[in-house]
Amino acid sequence: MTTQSFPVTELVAARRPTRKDAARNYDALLDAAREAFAEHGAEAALEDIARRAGVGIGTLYRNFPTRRHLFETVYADEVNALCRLALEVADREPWEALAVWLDRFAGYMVTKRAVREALDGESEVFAACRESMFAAGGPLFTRAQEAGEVRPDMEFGDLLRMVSGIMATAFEDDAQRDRVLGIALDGVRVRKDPGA
Amino acid sequence: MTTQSFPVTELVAARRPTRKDAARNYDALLDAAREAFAEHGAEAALEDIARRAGVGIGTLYRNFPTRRHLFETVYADEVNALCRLALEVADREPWEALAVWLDRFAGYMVTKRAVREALDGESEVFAACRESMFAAGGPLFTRAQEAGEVRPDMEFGDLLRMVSGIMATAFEDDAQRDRVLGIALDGVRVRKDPGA
DNA sequence: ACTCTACCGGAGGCCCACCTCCGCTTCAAC
DNA sequence: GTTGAAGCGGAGGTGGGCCTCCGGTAGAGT
Repeated sequence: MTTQSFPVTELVAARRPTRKDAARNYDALLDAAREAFAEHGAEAALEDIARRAGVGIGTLYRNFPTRRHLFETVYADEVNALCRLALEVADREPWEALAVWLDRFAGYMVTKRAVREALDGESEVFAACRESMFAAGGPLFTRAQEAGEVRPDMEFGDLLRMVSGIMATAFEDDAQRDRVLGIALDGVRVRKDPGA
Repeated sequence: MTTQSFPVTELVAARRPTRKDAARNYDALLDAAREAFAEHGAEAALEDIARRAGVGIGTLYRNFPTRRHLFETVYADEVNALCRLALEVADREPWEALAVWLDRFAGYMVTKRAVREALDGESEVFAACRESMFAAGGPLFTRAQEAGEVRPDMEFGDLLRMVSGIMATAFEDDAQRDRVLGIALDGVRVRKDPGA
């Protein structure tokens, strides 16, 4: 199970160059893009990203011919990390495993909102990411549901959208964000009889 | 109470021109802007908005010197409608009144997301809108909370952000959106003892 | 009907981000 | 060390949205 692979796996890093300087630039660009997208949203200027990465604009375009390529690569990278996490938490208690995974999922969503939005729907990489996310997190959800911890009239997709919606919103502070997320998750859990 | 006024009231419509043709253009621009923002987000081209409204770009700039003016006016308009609704539902059952109001609130948020985002924080009109929203919806919330329908460890601001976050997300269909919103609101309500 | 004033429209200049292109540089294989 | 292929970078052309400005037009008061 530790060697399970997800649809995203092959799509990402496939084009990372092999020459040393080129690989370094590629990584620097990806980091700069992640940062810029988190900061300025999807309209971050590509020239600024190149500048942050300390490379010329030409190098950016060679690695990522279009803005979309950059989005997709940044996004797929994150999804990959989420998939790995899902495997790591698989042996914990049903609800706890799901909660830990969701927590990390929520964290990613904060900064990735812009990228997600820009990709929405029209990208096959995005579709693969979606698939991977379901392959990775779905089992955690199903297990929690079968253990009677999650209300039966809910689907995994519902949960992901609920969490990402809440995380995408601007809150006064992290405490409020956590509070709201917690309240919403209370709606997700099965209501145990107080007497039990 | 029916004549209660909210902070937004004076800000909006204050600059609507009096001459007949000018007023017509003003309204057409506002409608076009609402539509364009809902469709293309905050970066909708101003020239396109003018075109939709059937007026010249000069007319747009005369009425709304900056993009921000347009945002603010469109947004304040919606908030106004929400304030009016709050007064109308005030005599229903506590939870029902809140739920009806939230439902409308949610509807507005779907299309107003982009505008909200663009204004966030840095605008005094936005602050006034916020204030009005609290003045209008807050009492509904407090009443439901005092009636024991809403969990006590929650604030009105938490609820607004929760709902707007969920509504801002893209769902597969309206049914899924409603389902998720319903689940989240289940977390908001007090858990009644099953025996009661 | 007449005037005068407020308002209209869009041509055109400005600016900024996008993207291409090519002479120079660096890597790595031999 | 040599060499050629892969990679680098940024100058500059292009496109499109932003906003100003002013000659023409249409409402409102008399």
